[in-house]
Amino acid sequence: MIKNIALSREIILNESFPVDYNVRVEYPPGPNKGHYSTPVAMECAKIFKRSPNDIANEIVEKIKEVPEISEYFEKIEIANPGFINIFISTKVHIEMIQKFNQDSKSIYNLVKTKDHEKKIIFEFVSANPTGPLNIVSARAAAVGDAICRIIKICGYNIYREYYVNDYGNQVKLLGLSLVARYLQKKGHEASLPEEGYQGEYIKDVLEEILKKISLNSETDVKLLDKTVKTLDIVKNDDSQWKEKLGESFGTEAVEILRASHEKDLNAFGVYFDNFFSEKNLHDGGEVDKALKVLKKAQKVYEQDDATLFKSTDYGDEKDRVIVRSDGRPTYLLADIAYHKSKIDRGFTHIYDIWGPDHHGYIARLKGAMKAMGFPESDKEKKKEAFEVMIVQQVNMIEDGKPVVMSKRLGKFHTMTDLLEKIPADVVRYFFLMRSQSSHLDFDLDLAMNHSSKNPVYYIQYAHARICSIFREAKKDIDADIKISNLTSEQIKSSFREELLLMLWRFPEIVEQISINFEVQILSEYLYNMTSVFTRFYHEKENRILPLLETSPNEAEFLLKIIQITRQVIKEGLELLGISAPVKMEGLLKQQDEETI
RNA sequence: GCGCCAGUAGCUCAGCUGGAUAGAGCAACGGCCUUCUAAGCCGUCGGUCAGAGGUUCGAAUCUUCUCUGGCGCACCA
Repeated sequence: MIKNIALSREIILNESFPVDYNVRVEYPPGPNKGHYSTPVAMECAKIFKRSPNDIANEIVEKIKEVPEISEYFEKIEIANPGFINIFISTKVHIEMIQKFNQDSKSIYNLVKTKDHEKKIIFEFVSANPTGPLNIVSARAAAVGDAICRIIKICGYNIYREYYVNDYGNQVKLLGLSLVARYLQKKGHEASLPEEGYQGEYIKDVLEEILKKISLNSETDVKLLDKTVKTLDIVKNDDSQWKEKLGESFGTEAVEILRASHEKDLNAFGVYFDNFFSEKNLHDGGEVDKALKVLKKAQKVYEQDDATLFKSTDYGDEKDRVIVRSDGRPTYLLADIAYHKSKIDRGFTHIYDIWGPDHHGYIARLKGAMKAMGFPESDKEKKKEAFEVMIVQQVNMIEDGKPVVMSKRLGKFHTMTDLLEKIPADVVRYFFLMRSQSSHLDFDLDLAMNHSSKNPVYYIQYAHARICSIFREAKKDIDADIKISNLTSEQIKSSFREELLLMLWRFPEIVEQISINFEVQILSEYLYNMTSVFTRFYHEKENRILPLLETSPNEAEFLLKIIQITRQVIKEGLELLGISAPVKMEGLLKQQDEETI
C-alpha cells in the first residue's frame, strides 16, 4: 500500500513538481487523521518557495484527476500545516484480502528486481572456541538469525557464516590450561598458566578428549595417546613436552567447543551455512596473500621490524600493526584475509555482527576493505556494501543486582544456563524486543516470575485462540474462504477496519526491516497487532460461533479476517524464530496450580 | 585523555530517514466471566523527553557544549 501511494504521488509530483524526491508515507497518530499520510508537501515547500497547504492542494487535485489511483482512496484531506491524509477505500481491503488468500509469498509483493541478484554474506556469533557461548553470543544469534530470515523472505540470497578463531595464542593457552588440569587429575602438582582458562568446563572438555582417545585410533589421536601414556615417566616441568601436548589438546578442545557451539545454536533454532576456520586461512597462505594486496595498494609500511597498516588514511585514529616484529601476523591481518575471502568468493554485500568489545575495530577493517578495493557504498540503499553492526552487551540482573560475567574467571552465565532457566521462545523475544545497538538489562527474575504476563505468550495466546475458534467452528484453518458482497458497513464496525489496516502493514514492515535491519520493529508490530486483534476479539459483534447460525455471510467474513490474522502472527513469529502453538493448555494448567 | 553506546512514566524499554495530543509492558488503583480460552478486555494514576544553546514552519529525534552511567582503547583474539 505504501508503495502504491508513494508511486502515485511520484507520478503526480513529476508532472507539476519536477523534483527528484523520495516520497515518505507514514502511519498517522490517530484514525481521524487518515490511514496513511505524507508530509511531502511540507518537505517540498522550501524547494518551491510556496506554502505547504498550496502544494498539498495542488497534489490532491491532481490525484483526483487520475481515476485508477483515486478509486483506492475514499477521501483525501489536508491538515495543517500541510499533511496529506489518506483514507483508503473498501476496494483496497478487498484486494488485500485476496492477496493474502494466495500463497503466503505473494503478500510480500515480491517483484524480482536487479537488487535481488546481489549475493549477501552475513557473519554473526563467531564466538571464540575457548569456552561455552555466553549471553551476548545468544543475543547475536537471535538478532542475526532474525535478520537473515527476513532478508531471505524478501527474496534475497543470503549465506550465513560463523568465523572460528581456531588459531593463535588463545588456542595455545587453552591447550596449556588443559595440560595443567590433566596433570592435576593424575595427581601431579601443576598450576594454570597465567591468563589461563579457569572455568569448570575445562574439566568436561578434558574428559571428552580422554574419552575420544580411548575410543578412537586416528593418527593424530594416536600421537596424543602415546604422549599421554608416557606422561608418568616424563617430568612435568618439561616445558617442551607440555607445549607439544598443549598443542594437541588445544586443537582437540577447539573442535569440541566449536561443535558444542553449533549444537547449542541448533537447539536455539539457529543454523549456519558454513563454519569458516581461521587456521585454514593461515595454513592456506591466505594471510600472506592479503598482506601482498595491501602492500600492492601501498597501504603498509615497516616500523621497528613490525609491519603496519595505514588505517589512518581511512579515518582510524592510529595505524595498526599487522605483522609483529617477530614475524607473526596479528589477528587483524587474519581478519582482513578472512574478509578478502568473502570478496573473493563473490559476495557483493558483506554484513557482520560483532560483540561490543570489537567496536574500535570497525574503522580499521572498513579501511582495509577500501584498500582492497571493495565498493564503498550501495547508493540505492542507505546501507553500505560492507556494514558492521554491534550487538551491545547484556547485563544479567538477578535479585536486582547485576551478575558479573567473566570468561577467564569462569564465573559467567552461559547460553545453556539461560536456556535451562527460560524457554527459547521467551529468550528470543526478549533479545528481539529492543534495538541490538543498545545495552540490555535482562532481568532473570522478571523473565521467570512474570512469565505468564510475558508479551511473547500474549502473542502466542492470540494465535492459539484463533486456532481454537476454527476447531470449535469445525472448519479447516487453511480452508479457502470465499468472501462475497462485502459492504463498507461490515468493515467499518467493531474494530474490523483497525485490524485489517494493521494486518496490511505486515509486509511493509518486513520489507522495511530487510533494508534497515531493525528487527525490534517486527516484535513491536506483532505485539501491537495482537493487541488490536484481542480488542476485536472481545467485541460482541465479532463472536463467530453464534453468527454461523444467524448470519453465515458475516461469519465467513470474520473467519477470513482471523485467518489472515493467524497467518500474520504465524509468519511474523517464524521470522523471529519463535513458535506459534495451536494450544496454550500447558501454561494454563501451570497457572491454575499456582493459584491453588 | 580519546572513542562507542546510552540518559524518555516508580521499573524495563519503544518512538521508523525531523512531523500532528510523547507510547507500550510491568507495578498501583477501579470495573468486566450465563458470551468462540479472563494468560484476556475496559478505565484511572503517572513524563520540564538529563540540562543549556543552535538549525526551522516544526526537535525526544539533527547539531554544539555541560553533567551522569556503561563499555572499549595491545606487536591478545
